[in-house]
Amino acid sequence: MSSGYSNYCMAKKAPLTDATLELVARRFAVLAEPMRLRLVQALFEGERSVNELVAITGGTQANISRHLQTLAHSGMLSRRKAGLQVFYSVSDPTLIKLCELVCGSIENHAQRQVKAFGR
Amino acid sequence: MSSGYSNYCMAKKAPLTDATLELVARRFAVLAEPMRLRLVQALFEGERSVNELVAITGGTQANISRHLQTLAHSGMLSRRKAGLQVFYSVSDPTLIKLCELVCGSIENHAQRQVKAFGR
DNA sequence: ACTTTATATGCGCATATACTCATATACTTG
DNA sequence: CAAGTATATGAGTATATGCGCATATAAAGT
Repeated sequence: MSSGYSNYCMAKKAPLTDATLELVARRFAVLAEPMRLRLVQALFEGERSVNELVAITGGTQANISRHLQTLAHSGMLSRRKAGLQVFYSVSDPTLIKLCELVCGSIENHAQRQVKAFGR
Repeated sequence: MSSGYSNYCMAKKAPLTDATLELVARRFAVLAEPMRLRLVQALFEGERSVNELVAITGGTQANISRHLQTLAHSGMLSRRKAGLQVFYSVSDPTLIKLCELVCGSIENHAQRQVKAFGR
């Protein structure tokens, strides 16, 4: 039981180097902001321009632009310039699964809390 | 093409509420620290006491204890007290998949950068 | 009861980063 | 070239948080 899990990268024999852990942490940090999640959520429906995203999210233009930079820089979004406008779209296919997993995990945690409360 | 993805929770018709986005963000934030990832990685091999984790990670006792609190509070780890010692173990089965996904995503991103550099 | 051992926590500091405001840059049109 | 529009960015501020130090709490042994 204590021999643990079989796994591709995190639980392999060789532990991840400091630099790799830093990269993984940074990637998680990108998704650790509600506004960026809101943007990602909006972009799951398809490509959007910055102004559209400003309208959808209700954020300021400067702030949205910065968040989009962060997301694009991390490789999660791709950028397409067309005239005056810049269109962003989801480029990382794992993004959805990631969000699904976390959502499910949260539900699970919440339900366990409810159960623990009930008895 | 722009009709987008089919999905359980993030890309559903109804957008997530602010409170839910906050929860998801917080969950990602828990994994956004290298030291916490190191702890999780160590715990993938099985249950460990705080002192063992201090030895494995090379961190200070106070710092490790705090990080373990954070991880346990979020529901990712579970806590078992036995005499003087406290044993932590991974309680969230999605943790590994989450880390796998991100690792794969990073590799992918890195490879794309290499390719873009090559031409 | 006192000491030792294992873990948790209050406090202060340093740093990171999200946000706003103003302005710069890039592109289009008259 | 001037004006207008869409996006990006520099500066300043406020908040959050990771870390170290010291200490508190809890459990076990003498």
